[in-house]
Amino acid sequence: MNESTLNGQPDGTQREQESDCCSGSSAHSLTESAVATDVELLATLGNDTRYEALRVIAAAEDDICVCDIEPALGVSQGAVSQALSRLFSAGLVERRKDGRWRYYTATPRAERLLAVLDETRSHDDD
Amino acid sequence: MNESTLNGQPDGTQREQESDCCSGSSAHSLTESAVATDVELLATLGNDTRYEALRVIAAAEDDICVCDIEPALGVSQGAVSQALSRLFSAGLVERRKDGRWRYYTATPRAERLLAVLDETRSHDDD
DNA sequence: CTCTAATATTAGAGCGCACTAATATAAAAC
DNA sequence: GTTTTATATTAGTGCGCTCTAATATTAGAG
Repeated sequence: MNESTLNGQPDGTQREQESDCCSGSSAHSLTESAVATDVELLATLGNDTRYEALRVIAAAEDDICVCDIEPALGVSQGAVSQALSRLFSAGLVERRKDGRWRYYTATPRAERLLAVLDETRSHDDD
Repeated sequence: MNESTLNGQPDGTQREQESDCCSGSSAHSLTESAVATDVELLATLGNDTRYEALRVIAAAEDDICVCDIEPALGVSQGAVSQALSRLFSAGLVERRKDGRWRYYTATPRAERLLAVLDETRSHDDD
């Protein structure tokens, strides 16, 4: 492994290492659970089916029924159900039951994320 | 069922295009390449090593050398190099070469994404 | 040139993900 | 009650991801 001392700094820019406070080695100020939550959210959206599902949900004015999400995704019914379930677990959608139907909406967190993706997209290739 | 524009039943592969362009079946207004770019970005960040690497880079005031990123990640040198390479491909970091060293910075897109994650995080479990 | 340090690249292994198909549950219709 | 519709769950499979270890490249030092 790499256990050698880390001081091969070039020109003037040397960085001081602070005395470690916590057992962890992280160089930022996020808790482990916050990191885990973020990574799970990002991994959830890093999949075509789930990303498209969230886009469809967020594009609907009101909440939207699963039966209206399915046709847009091109995968089996079971796969759609799994996708929606994981979006829910990640905190990206809310759901409500009404008779035989389930209605989904995007959470504020999901909407803000999608908005930033849209606002920061490079216009080179679209 | 819902508003008019969606065809109701999953009984066939009949999908008529509207008078628009783009042979897609998506219910939103993003190009395929925009979706692919977003999903690749999200999948890239949906991994502990790469997420932590980006956090370390974004937390540095100036650009930061690989040798200063490595100790925080707890994986082999090769794995760090692969992680940084993929962050670069996804448009989340810029890099600059200086002698034997590589310096990384977070792109504006990366910084805005991290900011939204921070701003929208629920404080229930941290 | 040779040696060493910093980073990149490659091959290979293990394991986890995302799908399909089948089955189960739930609620309304009959 | 039975049937039908909407969604969820489970089992199983194949493939892709992420890591380590080893090697290659690049650049400076001596």
